[in-house]
Amino acid sequence: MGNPINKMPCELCASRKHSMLSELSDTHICTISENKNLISHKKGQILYYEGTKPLGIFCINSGVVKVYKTASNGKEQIIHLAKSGDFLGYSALLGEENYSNSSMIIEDAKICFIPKESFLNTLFSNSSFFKRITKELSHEIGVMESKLTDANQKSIRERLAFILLQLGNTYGVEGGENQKIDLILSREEIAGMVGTATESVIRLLSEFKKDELIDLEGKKIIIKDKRGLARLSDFYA
Amino acid sequence: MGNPINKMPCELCASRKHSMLSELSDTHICTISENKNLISHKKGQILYYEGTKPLGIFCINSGVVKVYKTASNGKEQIIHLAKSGDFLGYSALLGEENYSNSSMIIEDAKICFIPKESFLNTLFSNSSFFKRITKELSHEIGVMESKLTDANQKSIRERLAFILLQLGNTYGVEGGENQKIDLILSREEIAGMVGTATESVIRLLSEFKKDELIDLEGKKIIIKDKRGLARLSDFYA
DNA sequence: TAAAATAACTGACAAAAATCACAAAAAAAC
DNA sequence: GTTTTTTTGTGATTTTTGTCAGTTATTTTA
Repeated sequence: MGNPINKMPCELCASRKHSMLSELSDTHICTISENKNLISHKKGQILYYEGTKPLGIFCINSGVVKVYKTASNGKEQIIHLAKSGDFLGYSALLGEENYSNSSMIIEDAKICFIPKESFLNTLFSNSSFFKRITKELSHEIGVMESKLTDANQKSIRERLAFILLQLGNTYGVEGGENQKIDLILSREEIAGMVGTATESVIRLLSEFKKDELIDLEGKKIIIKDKRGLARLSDFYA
Repeated sequence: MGNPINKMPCELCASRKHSMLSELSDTHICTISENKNLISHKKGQILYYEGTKPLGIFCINSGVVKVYKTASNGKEQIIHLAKSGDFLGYSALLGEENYSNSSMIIEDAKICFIPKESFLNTLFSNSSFFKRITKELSHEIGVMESKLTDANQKSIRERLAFILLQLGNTYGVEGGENQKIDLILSREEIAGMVGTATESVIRLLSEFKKDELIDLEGKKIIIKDKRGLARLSDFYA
């Protein structure tokens, strides 16, 4: 999978600030810190497979991970992308179920593994942390409801425009009028996010380029007209 | 909205057995029981609207409720149907957000309203109940991931076949070889579950009937060939 | 119970999106 | 640095699904 690097304590971890660990007291964070294991992962490596038993949770220090399900037609449905500060696998752990999805590194990553016991002990002995996690789970459900509604009610063009905007918000680097999505995704992966065929993504991207909404720089996408994409992404925008 | 009927205690409620309250001790259930309010609702009534602030949770004693979002194209996306023993609105409460969806009675119902304070107090003072709720939230996320994957990767025909099977499992009444879905849904509502146009549902239902997979008895649907529907609902089934 | 309103259904057509086949470009492997 | 493999891109075609327009059936209301 990858190699352990060091034991940089959570207390000093930069990605903690914007993670769910931010509200955890120093006393509690030590329990987690002492038991975690930081591992370096290369692009393409699998973090865990759908259907297997979770043994702990993952906390992303750096890099990007795609979380996906393999559909019955063999295609990959990307549920979401996880980045620095995000946790992975806690819902399977708390639901006492096997993983409902798989996850793969798509940008070289450093990820801490926190064993089940340390995580659950901390959780159950610290009600504000427990509430924080519950809040996150609840929020996630609302997000999924929106995704489901969009998937069922919007066209591929609308969905692609929307996803480009989202990628811009999360991975965008501003440059003058433009915003460069600083993340390498294959056309097939974008198709897996939108839920369409790769060819459709390719065609629509070149249509967006022709309409001066975006620019293509190698594999990276530059957003030139946010407002235009927003208009395209939603009937009433 | 509806009229308070009585104060039948949760301890004696039949729907408690298969609800998340099943694991709650009698001491704790009394706090909830004393503060709840059982209200009778007629078909068509709204329980709560998307975007409004949750003031408590709903526990369904009898009847059926549709939980839905209104998409940007004006169509209604049904997220799920809730029945006896199901809770509604806890994820908005625990996420400290406004309702992410609306809900409407589709079969006359008796529903208890448990005020925010009683629910949260019970939850935070009873860790096994808290764990139970968390488990449910986590499970729900996995369900939503599957729905999203299906929505994006399956055809309308596959999705409709699948939903008929699910409705059969939940609302089915066995009768000889057949299973009657004992729930009145309009074609438009079925379309809202599948995520398609009403006309497409009508056409596919009559196709399924022609293929002897189902029968139509007024508004009710009778499943004649589960295996056939299962084969149709999934590429590898 | 008759009139009005709503829902179910049908056909014709248009639009959206998938599939197939293949060429060009880029990346990876040797 | 050349070969191989993978990814990207394009055109033609088919399939799927949505829309529109209209009829029939069923509920609801007065």
